[in-house]
Amino acid sequence: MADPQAALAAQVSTALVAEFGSEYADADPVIRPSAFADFQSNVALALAKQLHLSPRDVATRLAGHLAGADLIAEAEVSGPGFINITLSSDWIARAATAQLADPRLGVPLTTTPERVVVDYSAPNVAKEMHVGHLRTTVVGDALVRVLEFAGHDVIRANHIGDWGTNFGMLLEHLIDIGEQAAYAQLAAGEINAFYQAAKAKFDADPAFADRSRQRVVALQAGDAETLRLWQMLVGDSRQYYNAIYRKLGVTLTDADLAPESFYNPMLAGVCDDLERAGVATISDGALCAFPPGFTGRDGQQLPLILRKSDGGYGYATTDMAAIRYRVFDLRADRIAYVVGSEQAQHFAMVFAVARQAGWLPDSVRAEHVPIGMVTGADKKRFRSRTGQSVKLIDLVDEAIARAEEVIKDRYDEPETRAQIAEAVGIGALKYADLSVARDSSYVLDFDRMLMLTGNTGPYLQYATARIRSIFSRAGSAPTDATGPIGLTETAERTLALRLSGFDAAVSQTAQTAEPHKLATFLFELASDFTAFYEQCPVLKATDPAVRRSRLALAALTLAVLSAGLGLLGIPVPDRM
RNA sequence: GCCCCCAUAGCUCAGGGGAUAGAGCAACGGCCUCCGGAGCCGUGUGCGCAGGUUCGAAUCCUGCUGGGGGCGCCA
Repeated sequence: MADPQAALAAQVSTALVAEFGSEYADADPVIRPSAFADFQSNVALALAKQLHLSPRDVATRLAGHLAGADLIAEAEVSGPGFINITLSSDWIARAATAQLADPRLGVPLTTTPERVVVDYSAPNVAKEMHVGHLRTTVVGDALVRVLEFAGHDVIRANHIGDWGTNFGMLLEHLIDIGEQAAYAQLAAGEINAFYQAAKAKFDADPAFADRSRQRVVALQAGDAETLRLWQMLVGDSRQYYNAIYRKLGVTLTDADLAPESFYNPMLAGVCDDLERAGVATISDGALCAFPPGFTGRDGQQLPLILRKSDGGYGYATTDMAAIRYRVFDLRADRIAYVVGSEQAQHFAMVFAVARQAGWLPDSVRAEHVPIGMVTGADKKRFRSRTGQSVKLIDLVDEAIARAEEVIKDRYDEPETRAQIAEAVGIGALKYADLSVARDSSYVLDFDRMLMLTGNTGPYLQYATARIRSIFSRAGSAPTDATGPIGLTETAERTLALRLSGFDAAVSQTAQTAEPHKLATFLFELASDFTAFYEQCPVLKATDPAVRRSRLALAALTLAVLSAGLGLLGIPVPDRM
């Protein structure tokens, strides 16, 4: 077992059973990192009362069993009943050597693989991708990478907005200005202008609005010419956001599209089935479900509107269709919606109605992974100086341009410089997003995210570049370093112990859908490496065994950092 | 009016019911003829307020204050 925390938990459980009986086999051993040792177990404090013993007595009896284990050097009772545990350095060294030899770097495939649908990004056709799409895209993409690496069967679902009443006005506008002109405008990235012109006409011109509504009917009826124009609009948008995904290094492709239009044929059936099951009823002419526990203004029950009084369908219906499809057709064990936190209530209602309808069995875990807002320095929604929402592509380009500014003195060759600037800029932008808890809003600050010290993407990228530099000086490849790793200096031991936590960091991130846990681990790893690098000469070590060991530690650090950054979707340039 | 989220150091943020609440940045003071100074070491300041549960609360519960978001036919 490579993960020391899990190994310790097993040891303490064994001790509990040996000392107090098999009924304690499933008790949480309460292993925590400790400021006083490598780890501590607080289990004695938790169980003392039910054992009718003092916490210190419980701790002392457990410590007696722990002392013999090969991974434990010392188990000491301290304070009111903490068991402070120091691991055997030999054990850590062996674990590190094995981790380096393991292609999976000590992260075993999960023993309980699940089919996980991750719903993220979700841009709208013929609408600009803006700052608001950044976090769902970046967080969702990190999650799918982590879940796949952990051994789950992941289905990416990009729930793009390609259907609905808006398309009436968009298509009419497209016809008005002509296909060529529309195509040229959209290809030039002037999507906002196109959308706003359509909206302006819709609001100002009743005849246009009328034609738009008829166009919606024609679209839903499958009119061939209308569909052809609609497909052109959709195709243009796909190209547009695929280009952004490529630039950002996001893994979404056309194969992952799960557009609203896909669910359209299911919507009538969804409504019928929910009505027949008694989950939905007609209210004010609309078909609504009223899940218990949701009230709005006037204390009235909040409706989930499934079919509008005009017969049309809204996004709630699509979400109901999607959940049923994902549970019964895709056979999902877990569905994660990486969507803005402002939709928390909507998803709570969708899940509640799905449960009422029997579409969401207890065996399936549906979760809203809430994404907080990106704000400016004023803590308000991030906007341009003119108050417009900022185009995502502009944000990406600015990050790259600023990164180039930061690194420009280091590279003369323009192409190399541009490549590194792109990796650094995008890495900085994505890492800034991934390193804070995803449900809290955060302040987007280019200067801060591009700093080369501190908890930033560039700092982590730099750490990998510096390790590579050691090997290029040594004239060997990191993959040639095999150890064995031996630990004598404190900094070596600290680094190796940190490295052994990679497994736990990955599995926690997969479990909680919180990429910042992995980001925090990588930052701490890079910091530990820096301390090691400072205190323990690698190439200048006189003892060949020490040099081999330190090279192996450096190689393992490089491998874990690169893999970890890769799981977050952060590019890792060879040089910086 | 009802519901949800948030409030931790000057700033940006971590913190799995456990001991003296951490990190980065900024500030100040030191170190290093050293594998990449994009460095290392040190110093100071803090859990919005009031109760409660618990052996033990930043963490769980209640109330209050302040901020953000949501609340019938947009998504």
